[in-house]
Amino acid sequence: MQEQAERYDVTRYERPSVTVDVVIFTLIHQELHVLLVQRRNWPFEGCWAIPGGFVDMDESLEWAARRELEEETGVRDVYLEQLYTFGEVGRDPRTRVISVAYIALVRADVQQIRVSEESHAVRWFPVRTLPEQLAFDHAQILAYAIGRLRSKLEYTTLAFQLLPEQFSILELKHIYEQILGEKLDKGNFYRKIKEADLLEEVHVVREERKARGRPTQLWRVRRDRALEKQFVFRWREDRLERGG
Amino acid sequence: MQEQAERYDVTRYERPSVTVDVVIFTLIHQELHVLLVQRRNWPFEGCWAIPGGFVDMDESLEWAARRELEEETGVRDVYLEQLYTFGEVGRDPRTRVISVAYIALVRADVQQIRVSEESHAVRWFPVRTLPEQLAFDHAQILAYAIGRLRSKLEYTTLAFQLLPEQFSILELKHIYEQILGEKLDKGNFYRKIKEADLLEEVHVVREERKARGRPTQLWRVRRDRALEKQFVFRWREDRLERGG
DNA sequence: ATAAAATAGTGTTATAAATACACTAATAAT
DNA sequence: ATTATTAGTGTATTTATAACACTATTTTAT
Repeated sequence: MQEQAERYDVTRYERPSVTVDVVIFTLIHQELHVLLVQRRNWPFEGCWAIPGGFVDMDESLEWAARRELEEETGVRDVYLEQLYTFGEVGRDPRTRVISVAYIALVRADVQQIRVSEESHAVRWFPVRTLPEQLAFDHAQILAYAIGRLRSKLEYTTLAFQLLPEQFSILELKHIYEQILGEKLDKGNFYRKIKEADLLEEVHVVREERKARGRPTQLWRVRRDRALEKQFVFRWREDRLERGG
Repeated sequence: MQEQAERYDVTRYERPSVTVDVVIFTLIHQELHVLLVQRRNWPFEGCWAIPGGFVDMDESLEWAARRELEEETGVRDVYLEQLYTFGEVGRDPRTRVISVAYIALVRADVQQIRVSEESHAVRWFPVRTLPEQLAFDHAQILAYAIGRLRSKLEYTTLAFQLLPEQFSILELKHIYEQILGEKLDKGNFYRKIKEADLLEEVHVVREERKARGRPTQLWRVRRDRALEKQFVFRWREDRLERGG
């Protein structure tokens, strides 16, 4: 690659711009949502778009993504992974733009912290009911992000990143059922999650009480293991997308 | 992302350069090789590097990758997939360079067509015995590419892209062993591949005869199934890398 | 004709993982 | 005491993977 750098005078040639786009997911009422911003200028004025911005000369791609994320949500220290780089020629009518897309997962209990801090419109959309038209090629990016998320949920601890700091095993099971679209066996799920040994007990009981029943046992992710260890929920199913 | 484009005068700000790097794999003597080019200038003069070059304003990323590939090997119409985008600030000492890395798989029977066409040194290296020092962060890119290839091998038909048009089951098994780095059971492999039902028999016998033994049964990939159907070779193993 | 070499498989068992479902236990409100 | 609720455990069945012994076919060399 850099092989050719000597032949070019970097300042003389017109070159593509680089942006990062961050597809920010969270759970609201146990349902997967994504953050979109509404455009106020040409092109795609009024359309909803994935938040993003130009990469500065002195920041890495991931740093740029974290900066964007914090600008939009005020949230730091979240799960972030690179999704794909979109570089078709005509994707932005103004100029040649290459976008490095990232996925961010924001915890259910912190997702409401800011959102919509500046003057422009920012909203969480359920992934089931997205706006019918998105700006640029953002519908494609979003579809790709959702596919990646869905497939990775099955063989990583990604789902934990979406849950609040403290949660019960049955809540975790509920997330899996939501995303996989099928009922799971309670006993087997307990065993699976215990065997993985990724959680630690929280001894404080949840304050909001139900009418009856044994109190909910809360757990939190063990910091030392959550990211390095895999939680493979299912081997069996076909998975066509595979985070290629 | 493009949200901020209006605020910037694109010509006035210094911005990162974008290159594509193409990690080109092939099989030579049943062993996985990768194509590297030797640098003739500072920095990393004399070091081997992954071939690549700048993205032109009027070509997509994939097109740029295909162009690089053809320049280096003379080969077209090969399997190509985006690997990852590397964008750390200091990775090129000359200027800020963001590299979109691709993986290309070149069939064993066409890989020798050109290579080393221009004056500069180009060589296939076995992935087991790579140069000890590569230019830039190319060792990291290469390691990532090999990891991706290895993990995708287990749940896709990718390996078939490396084989010649016609091949025997044992040759296919050999590829799997090469890339996975372990011996596989012959009987189980036969069963697995037959069960997948992705191959069709080739009735022409291979012309070059061995000293002894039953003639090699050749197969080819069934066009109607190869890409759509998955060939899941193994479920069980831990796979840390997982394609992005 | 027979032996050796190579490919192309099949059969069988052992181990491990996933699944289904019955069952026990604890706790708090009623 | 009863009941609803969470939180598990026990166990048998099914399925997948792995290990390895075994048979069969076709060719060349002797």
